[in-house]
Amino acid sequence: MVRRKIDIKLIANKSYRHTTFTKRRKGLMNKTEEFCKVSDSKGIVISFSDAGNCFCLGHPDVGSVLNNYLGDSSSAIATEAEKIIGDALESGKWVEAVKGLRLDGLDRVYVELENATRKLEALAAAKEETQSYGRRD
Amino acid sequence: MVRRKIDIKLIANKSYRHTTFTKRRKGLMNKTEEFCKVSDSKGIVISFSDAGNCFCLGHPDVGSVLNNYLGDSSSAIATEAEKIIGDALESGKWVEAVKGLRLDGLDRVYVELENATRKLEALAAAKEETQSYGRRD
DNA sequence: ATGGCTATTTATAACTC
DNA sequence: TGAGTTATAAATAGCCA
Repeated sequence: MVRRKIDIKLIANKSYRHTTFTKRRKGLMNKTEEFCKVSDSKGIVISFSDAGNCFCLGHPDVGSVLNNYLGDSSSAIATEAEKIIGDALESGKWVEAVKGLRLDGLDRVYVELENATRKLEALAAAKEETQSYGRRD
Repeated sequence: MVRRKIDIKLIANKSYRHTTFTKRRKGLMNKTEEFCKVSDSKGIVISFSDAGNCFCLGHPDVGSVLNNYLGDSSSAIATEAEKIIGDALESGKWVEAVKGLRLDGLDRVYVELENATRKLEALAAAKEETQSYGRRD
């Protein structure tokens, strides 16, 4: 964009690419902060370099904005989840239903919870058989 | 920044502020996309207007980058959660431990799961007493 | 509210050390 | 490598239709 205009395409030279990444990243972060300040808005930028390094900036801060964003989904999830869990405690299939919710990123957590559920059920079944399952505290 | 430089502070006039919000937002989104393309990186911008409207852009797309970001935490959470859940199935206090993990945004989900756990425990306790709790399928 | 239109300010590609 | 310089391109504040 300056001494000479460049095409907006992958910069082949790796070291030049990294320089550009660093420079433009700074510019983007500054611009984001300015943008938020002048317009009384909230915002975040998250960037992963080609090497997978993560850089981020948020106004007023990353966590609150991200929670805001996730919150829209989370509160919906929470509402749905409550219903699903309530229903599913009888039907026994809440995990599958919950996994159909919006935030794919939570799947790994749900997988763990599914495992946990199975273990709980297994324990409950074992308890039912043996009557020897003690209290947890 | 142009016909006249402006201070980077809240623009008092509401309609001018909104105009600036719209213009700068477009600029930020474009710049983000260019930035990602030239540097072979992944990125997202999420913006909430003063009115709370949400605008976002991601390269290659919002979901994958956000999952990437959450994934770093999620996979750590998954690993920790597996251990915690494994241990806690005996100790019975996994929810508290899980809630200490990094992603505050997930708290609402955990709250639901905590509720679910309580219900499961209540049901298990009831079953223990009555022996009448049937299988779930 | 939009959608241009400049006059300027910013951002930055190429360069240098 | 990074850090700084500078000539240009891009973004945009203030206007106007």
